[in-house]
Amino acid sequence: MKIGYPCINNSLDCTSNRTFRLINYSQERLIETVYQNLECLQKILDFNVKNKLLFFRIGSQLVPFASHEINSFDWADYFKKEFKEMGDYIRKNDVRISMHPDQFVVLNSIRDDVVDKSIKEIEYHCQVLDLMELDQTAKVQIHIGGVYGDKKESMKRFAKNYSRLNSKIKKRLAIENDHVSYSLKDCLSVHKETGVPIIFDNLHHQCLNNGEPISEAIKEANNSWSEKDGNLMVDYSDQKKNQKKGVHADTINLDSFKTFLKEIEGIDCDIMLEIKDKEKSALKAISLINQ
DNA sequence: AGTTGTCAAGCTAGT
DNA sequence: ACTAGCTTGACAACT
Repeated sequence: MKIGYPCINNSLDCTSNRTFRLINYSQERLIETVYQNLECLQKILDFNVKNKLLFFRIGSQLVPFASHEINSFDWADYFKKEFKEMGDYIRKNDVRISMHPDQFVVLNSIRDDVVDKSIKEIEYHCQVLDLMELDQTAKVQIHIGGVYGDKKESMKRFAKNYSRLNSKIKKRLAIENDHVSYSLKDCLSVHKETGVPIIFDNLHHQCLNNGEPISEAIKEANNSWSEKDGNLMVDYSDQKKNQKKGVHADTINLDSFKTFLKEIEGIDCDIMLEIKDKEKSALKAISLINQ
């Protein structure tokens, strides 16, 4: 089991999500920013390896405006060597990587332009992982998308649009249960249709479920992962106390986490801690596991 | 140096 | 009709 955290390390004095305003776009600015982001990503990975945190989500801003129409620069070719070396480091140290395009990526949108832009953005995420020469255990996770007043039809649209993606992209994708629209059960139904593996999010499941206890839910999610996809990925968070449903906690509650680990006993999965204080909680969790 | 409004993109629920 | 929330964080223009 690997433990990780998403995108940001607050113990280091750098970010791998540096960006700039569209209005200030220039090729020079892009190159400079990507260099800085890659440099910081290396520092974060060093920190993680040193602390045995072998799961990490790379932020979507690694290459700002990568899929935007303003960007005609062949960044993939320009940074080929840097990405390859980063990938070598990742593979050498047995680090698991995921990426999570943001909320604007909606593969099942009723608007064609949104679907087109979503596919471009997904392709960018996949390209990063491809340039790093990571196998298909490195995942790009998305949600099923919008409901538009007809969930069944919207799930069908997801499956249809998914089926039209090229196989290289399909191999990278995973879907995650969300907290308002698509439950684990819905994801399972889309999985049945498409074969796409399911990332299990415990907090979303807490907000939206069909009565399955965690122990059962995790088994069902786990069954959606093939050998080639690697271990089941789990997004873990605690509910922030006295806040509305779905708000992430500031720091990990180790008692709750212990209980969770008990409930998923026997399932070999990698856990991403989506908690506000990022690596601090991850360090607490890893020391709990290693003790 | 610190503060604050704004940022490429979408959708849902709550007001 | 409008806003918060979603990984909200980082930029940039202002005090």
